[in-house]
Amino acid sequence: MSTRISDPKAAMRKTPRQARSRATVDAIVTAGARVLDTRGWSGFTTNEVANVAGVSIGSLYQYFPNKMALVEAIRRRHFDDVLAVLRRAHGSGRPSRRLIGALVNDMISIHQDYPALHRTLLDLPSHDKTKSEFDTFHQEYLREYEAIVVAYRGSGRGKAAKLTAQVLSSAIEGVVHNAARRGALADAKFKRELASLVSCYLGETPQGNDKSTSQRRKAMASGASQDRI
Amino acid sequence: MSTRISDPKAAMRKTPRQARSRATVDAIVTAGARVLDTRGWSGFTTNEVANVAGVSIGSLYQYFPNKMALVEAIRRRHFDDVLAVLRRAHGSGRPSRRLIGALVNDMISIHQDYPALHRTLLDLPSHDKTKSEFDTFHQEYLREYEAIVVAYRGSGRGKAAKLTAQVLSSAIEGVVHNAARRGALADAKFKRELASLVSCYLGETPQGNDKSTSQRRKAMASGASQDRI
Amino acid sequence: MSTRISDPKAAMRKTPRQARSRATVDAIVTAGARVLDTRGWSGFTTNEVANVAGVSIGSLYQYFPNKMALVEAIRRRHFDDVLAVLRRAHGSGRPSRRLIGALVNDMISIHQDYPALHRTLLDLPSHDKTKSEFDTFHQEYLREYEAIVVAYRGSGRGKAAKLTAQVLSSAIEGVVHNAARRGALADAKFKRELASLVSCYLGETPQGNDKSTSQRRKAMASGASQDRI
Amino acid sequence: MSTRISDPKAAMRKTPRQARSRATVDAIVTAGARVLDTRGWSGFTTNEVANVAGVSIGSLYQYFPNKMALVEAIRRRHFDDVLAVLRRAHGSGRPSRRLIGALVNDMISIHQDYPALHRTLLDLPSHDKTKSEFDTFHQEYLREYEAIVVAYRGSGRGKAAKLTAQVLSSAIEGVVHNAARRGALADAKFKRELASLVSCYLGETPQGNDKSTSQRRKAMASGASQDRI
DNA sequence: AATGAATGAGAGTTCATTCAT
DNA sequence: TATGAATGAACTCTCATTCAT
Repeated sequence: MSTRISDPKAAMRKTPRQARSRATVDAIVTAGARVLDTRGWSGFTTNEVANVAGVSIGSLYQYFPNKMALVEAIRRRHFDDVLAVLRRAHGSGRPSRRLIGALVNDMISIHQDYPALHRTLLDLPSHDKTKSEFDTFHQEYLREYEAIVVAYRGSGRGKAAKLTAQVLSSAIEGVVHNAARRGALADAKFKRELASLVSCYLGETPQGNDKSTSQRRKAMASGASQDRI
Repeated sequence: MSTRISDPKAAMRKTPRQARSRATVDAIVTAGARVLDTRGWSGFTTNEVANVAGVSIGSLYQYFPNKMALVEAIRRRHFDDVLAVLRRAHGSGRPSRRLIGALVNDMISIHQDYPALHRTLLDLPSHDKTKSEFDTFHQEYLREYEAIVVAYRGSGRGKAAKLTAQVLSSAIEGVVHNAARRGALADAKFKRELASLVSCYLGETPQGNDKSTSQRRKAMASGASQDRI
Repeated sequence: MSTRISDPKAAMRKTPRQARSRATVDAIVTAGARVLDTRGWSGFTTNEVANVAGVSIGSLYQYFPNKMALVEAIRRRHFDDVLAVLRRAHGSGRPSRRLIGALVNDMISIHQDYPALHRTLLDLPSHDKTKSEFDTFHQEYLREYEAIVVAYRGSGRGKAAKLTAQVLSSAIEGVVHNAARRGALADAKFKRELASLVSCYLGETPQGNDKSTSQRRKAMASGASQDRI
Repeated sequence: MSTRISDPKAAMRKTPRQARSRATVDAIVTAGARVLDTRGWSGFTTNEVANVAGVSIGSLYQYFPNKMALVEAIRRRHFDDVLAVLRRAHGSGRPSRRLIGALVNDMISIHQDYPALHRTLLDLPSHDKTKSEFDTFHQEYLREYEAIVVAYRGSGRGKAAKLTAQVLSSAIEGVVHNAARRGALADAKFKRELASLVSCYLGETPQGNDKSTSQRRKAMASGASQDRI
């Protein structure tokens, strides 16, 4: 008679007050990220996470009402990191030629610690609340990419920039995730190649009108693809 | 060029000699692909597959010794389709400008029927035998992409073509899978944008020497991105 | 990721087709009644029920989507028996003097097999669907008691009969359940005493108007309380 | 007549010497009664009781060695209240006709505060020590009822009075608990009906010999059932 | 060959109880 | 003394797999 349908709204069952419990929560989330990264969804069991975190299963459930809530915490933390990288990439008026190298470098370094985590999180079986939270993240994510596109290209024109951001972000994701799978993230040649893809794509405009063409020429002439990375 | 990935007999408990048996096996694999596509790993249960296939769970196990063998069959069939598309893309001396449009079109159409299947299959928790099978497929897959790169670019120089193939294939995967997630595969603007990414990337060489630059200029001038797609 | 909130609407997950499975379902429900009777809610675990039934826990869940559904099945079966007894008690124009003895006898014999079951079922933690089902049963239960009151007293007057039925049924329940707890159900003196309580109560009308008073006198003169039981 | 059920020190880990401690213990027991009443056994968890009591779980276990001890304390307090009511009912030479009204009124008012508590406590899964304690209470409880029976009927004859007390007490319990479940405790018509049941039953003797019949007649004539309540 | 009933290891989750602070 | 973080046995439920029919 004790099965209770847990309330997924409560992201955390209990707010950790003491230093010890904050450390425990942190250990659990970190362990969760590790397990999700290395073992995937099928190996991501609450007992395994607790084991890796070095705490009891009871402690895990003292802070997370259910498995989903833990996943949310992992996701939130990871996505916050990703957004921070993107913000840094186009922030503070960096000369555009450095922008791509920085972006590529940062995206790669995010994946160094948990190579498969991002990809795995994208495959999360959709849950109502999860979905909307993810959408919120994803909109922000695209907005950041759009800002990068605009910062690089100059005056981005509305929809074009959105579409470009969509394609650019997913292309980078695809390439980085694939390299992560192969353990090739640290390879310098790989980095250069990815940067080359990005700079080439950003140097071109989809509709190919005069202005953009000249822009593109300029970008090439200025050697965007030869940016130090 | 037409390496058969693996011998299906190996993974099958029983070789279907009669037409009815072959039909049953086919129904099971098709149902499995559907379930994997729509429900993901968490919804992919042998009983559900049997249900969708309209056969009993006992029959499923008469042809597949375990769940993994079924997954392998699904994977083999799907990857064979993918390789067929790639072969078609660079085969029969097509003029290079059409090549990209065809490739993009075909990659998209592969994902129309089972939008999430390919991506899900990439997330297979690595299994010993599975892994080597997958590597075999992946090598072939990359070889095909390499052939496309060479066909488009002209004289591909060894490693550069390999690396380009790697990046190109994973970028396309990333973009297509992302569009599949959003249900945007059929969008014409999306197709154009992806083609634009590919042609831009293939029109440029990583090291940026004279030849490639001029090549790129030519490609642009000839309007590669305006290829009919 | 596999936690699914089961649908309590589905009383049974699977309709047993073969004779074997019908026997299994029956064994499970019987075992459940036994466990609930002897161990109460706190000892009523699905594994224990499966053990007592001599089947695996998996078999239990093949037929009952969750614990509640099993409880419902137990309840339905038990309450059907109770209603059958009540119907028998006032059916087929039995002379009213026999009625009470029969009622008491039957109510007691219902509790012989599972002395604590009825009482335990009354304490079921209320569940939405369960509640309405229970109400349905309880209305029918009261209707039967009302019919008995009317059959005994002659013309029952609306609300009075309802209230009398309510009090009578709960008094009998209380007495029988208490005796069951003490293991005194089989005691002949106890039976007589309960019959005495019932006949005394039914022999009297709450408002005490002329007609009912004379009726009561007649009932006493005819020796209702001396009915053989 | 005033048997103290058990020594509270025995079940308590620590005797509360100071006022604060006594207040804490009291708060815990009160909270426990409330939780048991409103949530039943399944909702009766030590953490919840501590929450409702406004103390930490650690404090609860400082005064009660385990859950059972807390239950015992709740039971002891509740049953002491019940016995007090019964004592009041037959004490101080009240005229017999008032006796029943007082008894019914008091039994109902006990259940007003915690409608389901008494019934829930009766369903306690039997524990060794608990059982004997309960028996002690129950003997006292029956003695009180017996005293009431004797006080009402005049000369009670040994066993008959015991049996009558048994049946009377359990009938009242059944009726009151049922009304409590339906939230009908405050209904005046219900009170009258219950009083009617009690007075009718007490106005009659179990064996139904000549004497008792005449006794019964007299009771009716004197209008026991029309006692003011 | 085909069916589907049966199995049981293992996953998610709860809660009585302990113990460091 | 009081707190609440931590523990882990036990419970509900799932699903890959077997086997009698």
